[in-house]
Order: sequence, then structure tokens, then C-alpha cells
Amino acid sequence: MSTINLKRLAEELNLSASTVSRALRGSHEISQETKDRVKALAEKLGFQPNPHASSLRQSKSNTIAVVLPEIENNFFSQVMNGVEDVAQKKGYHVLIYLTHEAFAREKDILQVLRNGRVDGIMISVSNTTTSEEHLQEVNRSGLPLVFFDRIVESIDVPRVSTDDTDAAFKGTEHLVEKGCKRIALLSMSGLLSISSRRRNGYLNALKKYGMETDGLQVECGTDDETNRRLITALLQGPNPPDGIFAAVEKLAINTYEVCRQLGVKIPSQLKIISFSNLSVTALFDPPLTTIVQPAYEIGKEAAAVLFKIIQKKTLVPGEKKSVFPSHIVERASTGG
Amino acid sequence: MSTINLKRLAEELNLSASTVSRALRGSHEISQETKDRVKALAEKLGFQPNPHASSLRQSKSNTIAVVLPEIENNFFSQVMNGVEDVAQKKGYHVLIYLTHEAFAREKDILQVLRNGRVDGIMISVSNTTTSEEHLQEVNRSGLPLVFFDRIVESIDVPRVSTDDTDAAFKGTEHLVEKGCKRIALLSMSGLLSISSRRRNGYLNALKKYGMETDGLQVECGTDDETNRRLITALLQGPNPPDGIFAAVEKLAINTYEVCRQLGVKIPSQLKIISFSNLSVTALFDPPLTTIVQPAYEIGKEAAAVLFKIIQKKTLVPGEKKSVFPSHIVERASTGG
DNA sequence: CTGTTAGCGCGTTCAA
DNA sequence: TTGAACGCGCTAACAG
Repeated sequence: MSTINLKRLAEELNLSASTVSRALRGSHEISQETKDRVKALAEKLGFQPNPHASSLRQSKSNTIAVVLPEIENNFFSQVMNGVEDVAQKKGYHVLIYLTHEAFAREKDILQVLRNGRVDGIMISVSNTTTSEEHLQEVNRSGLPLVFFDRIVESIDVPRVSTDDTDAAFKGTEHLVEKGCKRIALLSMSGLLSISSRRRNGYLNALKKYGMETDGLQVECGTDDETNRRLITALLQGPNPPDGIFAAVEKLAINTYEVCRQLGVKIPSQLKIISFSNLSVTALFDPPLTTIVQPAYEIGKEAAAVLFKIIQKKTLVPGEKKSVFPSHIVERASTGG
Repeated sequence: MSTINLKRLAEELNLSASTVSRALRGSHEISQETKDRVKALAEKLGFQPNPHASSLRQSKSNTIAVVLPEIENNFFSQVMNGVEDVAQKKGYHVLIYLTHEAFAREKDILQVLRNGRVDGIMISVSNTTTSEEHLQEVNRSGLPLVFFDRIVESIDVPRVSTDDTDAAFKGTEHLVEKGCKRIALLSMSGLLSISSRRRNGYLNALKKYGMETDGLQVECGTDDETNRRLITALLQGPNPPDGIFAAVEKLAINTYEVCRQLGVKIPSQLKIISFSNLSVTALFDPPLTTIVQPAYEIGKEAAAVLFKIIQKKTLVPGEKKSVFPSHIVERASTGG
């Protein structure tokens, strides 16, 4: 850490610390000449005000926290990218916290953050989160909070998400249009609203086309081995599906693995569509049809909204609840 | 931010602030009874000491910075994962900064970090970094610094990397063993030591087997379109390669795209191996043989070394320069 | 074992 | 236009 501070800078210049402080912050009550002199020396010595002193004095950290389930997932890393871009432009710093989908960890993290370390929090909740008390407490404390992607419906906080119900509907419909008669849903177990929204989209579509769903909804978990067993059972059952709608990328991958093992041909025997932000799905065998979420934009928007709240600007209604459209990238896995 | 502080807590308990502070930090000079009483109330009120005041007083932020070229890359997100795990266990916070491979941004970030905001920095340098002055300055300032993956050889700072030369040698040799006679190298342009180490491994292997390299070394850049043109030219040239060694994942992907477009068959006409930490390369058409770096371990080790330096523990020689082995995952892209 | 005092470095009074 | 004094909240040195 640089041992140079305001006081030393002031001594060098034969000025008081307060004058130097004001000059550096561009105060209008300092003569241009002094400002120039101060800034020149500060630049020369590479002076940077001590952020802790500054934060303490101003009750403002210039830092935000991003709380994520995981980072080894293209969706979340794209979000981080968007967040970091906006933050860097605003001169903000970004703390990253990973919950690894563990409720206890999420609680701990939010607890620790309720002390002025950050000016605001962005969170995508873990899929094992069963209570919202920890989130309510943050909210009650007045610390700006924004949800993205995995939102908690019942908490009145700005949220940035995608049109999951609609996208799932269209994705399922896409399979119908491609001739599927029995479409299965692979989803992650848990209470996430995002899961139920995607399920609803799937159910709505099947209802519209009068198609069956019995025995076609499979709840998966975090363990690949277990998931592959479940999918194997589904495909080897008495009445197997001819189409699969995977609510998350991971499950499409498990499906590909199972199909390869069982010798099930995609798309002739089974068509697959999945939510995924992985661009290399284009190189899969066969290329995977995906529903792509605008992750980078979600990160940017969530950060932008958070900064607006931090700066106490009033949000327009669209910013309290912004919904970005996903889009389908059609590839061979749902081809003729 | 919680409006409750040490002083208020002390008043409630009829104790002095310093006693409360000591009690909360488990000082041995406080009676067990007082400790219990203090901790109970602190817990009840959800008291968290103000981190800025604490950091200011102790000249210690309990925060580290990770500076990365990008996060939308499995290697770096796995590293982040490792770092975050270690940091969370140590009670440290992690700031993330992305350079997007821009030298100017890297300089700015390091400049801003030289003021006590963090207790240490981990960095993987950008591929456009042409000077080391900004890194030397950090190092001279005494702020703990650790390089990972993309290291700067000439700066005497602990580093965590992989056996790139050796891995590239083995990767190239793998192509030779699979029958390739003309092996091309696709690498990223720039001054990164990691690039030259991988190139050296390639060259050593070809030398060992007395194979030609003329016209087979292609320097690529960040633009996919340009890279595909370069690769197309290589494959359509008078004397095309029958094997490709891609120094980074991105270039293997560009190669797959070009091969698909040109109708070049992998592996019969062209075999490919690439550095990559993307597990879904197993689902590529054909599955891609990869050289996998232990990214998570690199992140953990780099963080662990950084914490050791921060705590002024002396490093054993192996920690000043730790080298992790990569391993080849053989798949169909280099198959018979 | 506990309290008093002082100061980390800054930004903001209030005074000149 | 500038300076002196104060306090943000915490912890460490120094009493007792």
C-alpha cells in the first residue's frame, strides 16, 4: 500500500489537507491554479486516496456484490461480464460470491454483507433456498438489492429475468411442429420460480396441442450419474418420448450421453431442445437446438438498475421488473 | 447498512467499546462471562463490525483481487471457483476485474489497486500486455502479487502455471503417434510466455521426429472471421496439414467450423488436438481430443500461496514456482 | 480483567 | 479561496 496520504501531499504543497482533498475532488471553491498544482503532484506521486478511510467517512463503499450459484456456467459468466462492464464504467468494484447452490452458504454470505461492505447486492438465488428470511432481512435493512434470473417472486425488489414461460412454451411448440407426439420435460428439482415457469410453458404448450404429459415429467438433481439413470429409465420405458425439452443445459448434456450409450439416434428417434448459453452446442453431434438467454444484457441491466437504486434515482416501472426475450437457435437436434 | 455500532452495543451492555471489541474477537484477556454476554447481544442484534473502520484501523482489507482477461472461458471460471473456495474458507472477500485482453485496462486496474483496497492480487496477464512497468510497480510497492497461468517470467513473483512446454510436446507427439506427417500449429499472436512455451513444445516434438514446420505455423488473433480465413487458407493451400495442434480452445473451434464448411473429415483427413477445459468437447462431432489443465487446482494453489505471502509466512521453494501437470483426454478427433 | 485515550485517513463542517 | 477542527467506527497502547 502506498504510504503517501493527503497529509503528506498537503505538506509538500504547503497547503492544508482539506484543500488538497477538495482540489482532488474538483470542488468549485478552489482556484484553478491550486487544483492544477495539486492534481499534478498527485499524479506524479501516484496518489490514491485510501478507500477505507473514504468509505468510512462517506458511508459508501463504491463496491457491489454479485451472489451466484456457480461461475462454471456460461450463463452466469456472461452475466458477470455484463455486470463488470457496467461497474467498471461507473468506477465501481465488484465482489463475487459463489453459493454452490447451498442455502446455508447463501445465508452466510448475505449475513456478512449486511454491514456496509457493499452499496448493493445482485443475487441469483440457489436452488436449495427454502426460506426467504435472509433476503427479506437484507431488503428491510435498506441495502439495495436486485434479483436476476432466479428471482424470488414474493419479495418486492427489482428483478431482471427472461420470458421463461413464453420461451419454454415456444421451445415445446417447436418440438410439436417438428412432429413430436410425446414430449418429455427434464427439469431440476427445487422451488425455484424459474423452474415452475419453464414447466408451465411446457405444460401450456402440451395442453394447447392436447398432448399427454403422464410419466413424461422427470425431476433431476445435481448428480450426473443419477440423472443419467433417470433419463435411461425414461427412454427405455414402455412408452418412451420422441422429444425432450431440457430446462437446463446440464440435462441436455446428460441426455446426449445417455443417447450415445443406448444408441438412440438424435433427431430421428428423439428430438432435443434445451435452454443453454453455450455457443459450442453448434459443434455437438448433432448440433443442439437451444433457447438462448441474453445473459450479458441481463447482467448489464441488473447492474444498471442496482446503480440507479444506489443513487436513489426513481425507477420507471419497466426497470422494476424487466423481462428480456430469449430466442431459439434451431439446429439439427430438432431437425427433420 | 446496520446503524448499530460498537459504541451502542457497549452502552447497552454497560461496557466500554474496547471491551466489546475484544470480546467479539475472542481476546484471551476477557472473562468468559463477558464474552458470552457480548456475543449473545451482538448475535441478537445482528451486529457486524463496520469493515471500513476495521480495515482503516488495521491496514488490512481481508480482500484480494483477481485480475483476469475474461470470464467466459471455462479455464478462467474454474480458476475463479478455486480461488473463491479458498478465500471463503479464510474469511476473505474476492474482487474480480476483467481486462478483456486490453493492456490499458490492465494498467488502470492495477493502478487503482495500489492503495490498500486489497491485501493481495492474483493476475493472469492480458495478451496485449507489452510492458511490465505496471506489474513491477505493484511488486515494488510491497503489495503481495501472484501470477497464474499467464505469467511474466522476468518478474520475481510467485507463479502458478502448468507444464505447457511438456504438454504441448506430448500433444504434438500424440498426433505423430496417430500417424500425422504434417502437423500445423495454431496459436494466438502476442508476447505471452505461455504462447512461446506451447510453441516450443510443438517445435521440440517436430524436431524430434524430423518433421517439417515451414508454412505450418499460423498466428491467429481475436477475430473469429479472420481466424477462419487463415485456417481455410492453410487447409486449402498446396501442401495442407494432416494434423492440427491448437494452442487454445477457440482456435480448435474455428477449425471445426472451417472443416464443416469445407467438408474436411475429422479425423480421417485431419486430426485435431487442443488445449481446452471444456468438458462438453466430448459431445463434439467428432469428440475433440483435449489437453486439460487443472484449472480449479491452479486457482486454489494461487490463492493459497497469496494468503501465505499476505500472512508473511515463508514460502517453500516449490510454492514460489508451482507447476501443475496437464493431461490429455484422448477422443475421436485424433482417432484412427 | 476492563476502561481511557488516541489515531488510522479522509471529507465535511465552521470559521476566517 | 483556504485552514482548523472534528468525527466516521474501530482497535491498539497504555493505564489501572
